[in-house]
Amino acid sequence: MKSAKTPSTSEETPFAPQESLGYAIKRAQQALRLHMDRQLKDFGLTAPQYNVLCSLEDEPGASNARLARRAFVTPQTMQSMLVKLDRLGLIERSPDAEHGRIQRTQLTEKGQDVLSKAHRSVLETEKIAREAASPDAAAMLLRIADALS
Amino acid sequence: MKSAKTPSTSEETPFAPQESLGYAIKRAQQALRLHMDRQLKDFGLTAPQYNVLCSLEDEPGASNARLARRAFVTPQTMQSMLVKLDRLGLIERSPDAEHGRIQRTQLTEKGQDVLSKAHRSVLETEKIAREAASPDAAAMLLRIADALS
DNA sequence: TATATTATATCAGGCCCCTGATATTATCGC
DNA sequence: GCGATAATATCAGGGGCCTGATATAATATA
Repeated sequence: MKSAKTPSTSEETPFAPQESLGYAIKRAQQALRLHMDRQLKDFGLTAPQYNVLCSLEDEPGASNARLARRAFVTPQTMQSMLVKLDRLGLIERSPDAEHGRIQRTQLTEKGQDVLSKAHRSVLETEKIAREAASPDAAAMLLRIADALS
Repeated sequence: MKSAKTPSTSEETPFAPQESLGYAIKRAQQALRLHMDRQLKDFGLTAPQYNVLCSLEDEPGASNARLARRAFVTPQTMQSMLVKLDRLGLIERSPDAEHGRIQRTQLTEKGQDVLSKAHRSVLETEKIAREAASPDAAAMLLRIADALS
């Protein structure tokens, strides 16, 4: 609760975001995204696009809804990303044979190629982050995410 | 670094973002923002807007460039937020008396009022996050941000 | 069978973040 | 004083995230 923090006058700094945990999380995420974007720039990929391609590598033929759940974003968000990746020629989408509504998504040759090259660059970002983090950092962050959900 | 994870075939999961530290950071940040947005919804504020108002409370008369640096975003990003907050009547902007180019920004009465009410709600989010975090979490996250900058 | 519910895909619009570009003003070096 | 540099503000456009709304297909239920 952080009471009585150098109360020079009685009403200063009711809440200082600059010192909060939320602020630190935001800073870390922003630095991570920017670093990852720099690593991926040569491949013409953004960090979220890279993550979608990873999901498709792990689960070929996944639907829009499935990919959205995996990435913890809305189907609408994933939809726009898939349209973009389709236009870039990295994925291809085709209606499911049995279920009339589902659009199956797969990596193209080009998508697989780009992704395999991107993996190495992204590992660099992960390595730097891990060296600055405590061993239980990832688990703790997922605990925070869970508590706030 | 996580070698040999049930290698059914020799080339599976070259890099699994779902298990990475980067993924955990992203998850935590997203959960935090969504929770904060829910807490702020009644006041018609978003989390980034709330943070800008906090900066202005701490530093009345700050310029666009100054606010951008404080929030670690580009001046263009801050510009669009200030335009929005101005239209909402929460801030007011006026040219500096001496420096012809600088636009000084201040909270309006309404802005101060909304902000003071919002503080309490946001503390709830911070409290939940802190209870799920380790004591050195914030410091460690800023270390990660620094390493990736 | 007919209806209601659920799941999927997708359009529209808004906010936040970025890069790139431009115009204006301050300041520094000559 | 004058030109280069830097700082500030701002326009334009794209990406990723959201909510709200709509259409269609699959499934559960009365």
